[in-house]
Amino acid sequence: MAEKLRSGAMPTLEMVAAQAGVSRATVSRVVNGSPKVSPDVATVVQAAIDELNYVPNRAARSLVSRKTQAIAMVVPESAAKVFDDPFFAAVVQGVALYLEDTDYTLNMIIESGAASHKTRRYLLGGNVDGALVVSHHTGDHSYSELSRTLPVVFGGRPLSDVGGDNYYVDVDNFAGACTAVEHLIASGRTKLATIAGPQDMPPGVDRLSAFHSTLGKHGLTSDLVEVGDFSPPSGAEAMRRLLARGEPIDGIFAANDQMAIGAYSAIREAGLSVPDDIAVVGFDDDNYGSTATPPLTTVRQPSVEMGRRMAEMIVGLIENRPVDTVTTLDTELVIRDSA
Amino acid sequence: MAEKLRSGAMPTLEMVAAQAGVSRATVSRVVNGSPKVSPDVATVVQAAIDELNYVPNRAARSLVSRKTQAIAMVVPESAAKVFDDPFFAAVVQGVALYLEDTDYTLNMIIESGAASHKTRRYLLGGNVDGALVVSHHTGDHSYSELSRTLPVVFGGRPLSDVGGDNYYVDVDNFAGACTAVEHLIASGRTKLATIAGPQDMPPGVDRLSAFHSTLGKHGLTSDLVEVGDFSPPSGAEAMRRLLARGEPIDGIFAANDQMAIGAYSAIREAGLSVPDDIAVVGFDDDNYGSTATPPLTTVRQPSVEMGRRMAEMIVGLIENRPVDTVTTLDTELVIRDSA
DNA sequence: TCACTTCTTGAAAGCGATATCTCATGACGA
DNA sequence: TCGTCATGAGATATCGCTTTCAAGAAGTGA
Repeated sequence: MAEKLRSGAMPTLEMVAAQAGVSRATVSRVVNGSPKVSPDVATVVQAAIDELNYVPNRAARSLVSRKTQAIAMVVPESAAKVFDDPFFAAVVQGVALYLEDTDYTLNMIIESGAASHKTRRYLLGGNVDGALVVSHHTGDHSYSELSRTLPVVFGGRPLSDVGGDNYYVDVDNFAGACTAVEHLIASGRTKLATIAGPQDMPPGVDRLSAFHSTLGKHGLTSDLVEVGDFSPPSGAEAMRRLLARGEPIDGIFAANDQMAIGAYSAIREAGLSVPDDIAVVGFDDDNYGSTATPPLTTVRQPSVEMGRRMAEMIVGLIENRPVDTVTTLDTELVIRDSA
Repeated sequence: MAEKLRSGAMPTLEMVAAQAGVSRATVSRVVNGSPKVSPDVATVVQAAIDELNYVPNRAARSLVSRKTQAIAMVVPESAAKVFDDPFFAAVVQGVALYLEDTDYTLNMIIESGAASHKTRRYLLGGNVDGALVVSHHTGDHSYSELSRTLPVVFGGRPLSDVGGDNYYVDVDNFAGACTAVEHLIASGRTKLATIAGPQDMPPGVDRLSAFHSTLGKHGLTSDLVEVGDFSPPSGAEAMRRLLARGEPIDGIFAANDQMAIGAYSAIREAGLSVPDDIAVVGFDDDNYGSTATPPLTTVRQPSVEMGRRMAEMIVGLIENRPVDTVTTLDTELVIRDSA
């Protein structure tokens, strides 16, 4: 009943046309800002639209235009579960903020299992005009193939970017890691070690190679490398292993903040202090680092900006505008008290 | 061109009907699981559907059924900006997880300014079947009125829940805060103070009154109350003011983790230690608290569950099932090292 | 065997927009 | 004054699907 009232209250093109004394077609033209409508008629129609508080019906429009004006954001459940990672939320925010100024709508879909059948059907079923796939630290891109059928933009470089035909936005992990290590060196640390990320994920690989590369640039070298899985506990363990090697260490570059925080505790366990004995630099600049004691010096990833760019990219793709295949964002060294 | 191929490749009811040698109507019935279709025909149709990989067109369906199968999640931009608050992300996760098992889609919309015209139009324009409004710590519910036109479920009790006609899911702030204070008292602390949240927000109010109430229950009393705005810096300042009063304090109940962390630094500044000199208990259990040193004892809010319940509620409302007006979730005391 | 439910299935009418096509209308050059 | 054109506006065909409505098939009791 209330149902009926609601829909009954919803004005249609037809009603506006009647109000304004013109045909549906004309109203449609006004609504879509067609140039071929005389100013005076347009005014009358606009008045009718305002008066009736008319809002075009999206479904009807989609049906004929074959555009849904919707963009899907696919988040692997794993990422969602480890929601402690603020990265994801920031990306969503960026996407949403960009889309706010467009006519697109953001459809969030949490993916259970790799590219489940249901999700694929949804994406391929013409429910959205394009898809955004975020998978932060992972290189999983089981959606690559979808891009042949639907515009897809990835957040983070696909690990196996075969053919280079994937559109994606990524941060410059290598350069960012370099500035981190440079900072450590510039502040006089020479006995550096690193807690690297998984070597099957692009960020893990790039940040580690940047560590070696930067060291080399300064005539230094180090085999003090331990790998973690980006979680705080793994950082702590890696740090313990590093310390257990018995070699002197005065600076640590952790591949992300969470592991850096883990390292903090291992360092304290060993009776050492940050940054007096060991300087620590992280990567990401999430709130794990900013609220730690001492506040962590880290490399900031422009997560919100990343979301914004992804949105910009997908919209460009959908609207057939020329779009760069890859966008790389710069990072920024945030100097706090740990190094 | 690719465009054309895509749509051309998209099978329609018509095509399935042809394949199966039946009418569109019959296929539609099968798709919608109508009971009035003979089993054998249903089988044939289903086979055709599978073969053609048919997926019903949502727009067309919406057009006639006047249902969008979409639910909007409205997030005030302020909340999004302070994305350091993991609460929001967790709620979204809960919502998405629940909706995953339904036919509904989640439309995220970030609200700039209070209930902008654009958002209202969107919500009222028949783009969604219902809306979810989250505003964590704020009591802002400029969307209350919408609920007369569209099913709306709030996350967090509206501050002015006039008429009690708003549907919402909330955590039991009062009870949660009570357990926090009880814990402080049980561990022998008697000179308690609290860093309260804004008194124009339900959680702020409830948590403070729980503080007084619990104290009273134990024959205690305290006028050591300072208000913060839920941010870490405000917590630090409140703590300084508390300390500046010169009265002895051996236990602090902070209305949220972020302020508790702020308090940590003020306590250290004063040369005191947590928990030896002053025990600290927070509220929320976000990662500010869990990664702090020492790890914060706090009251966990079931954020993901909250999202799940909100989703469940809105779907119930949309489908006209009986739904409780309010759902209150229990909190859980997480004891770590700060108290 | 006939009249009459009970099932199945097909035909057709929209849902609310967009877009193509057609038709006036008035301007303008010859 | 007449034909040629732009041009603005109306008619109308879809878009893909749901849903009466009606009709044919099948089953039932008399």
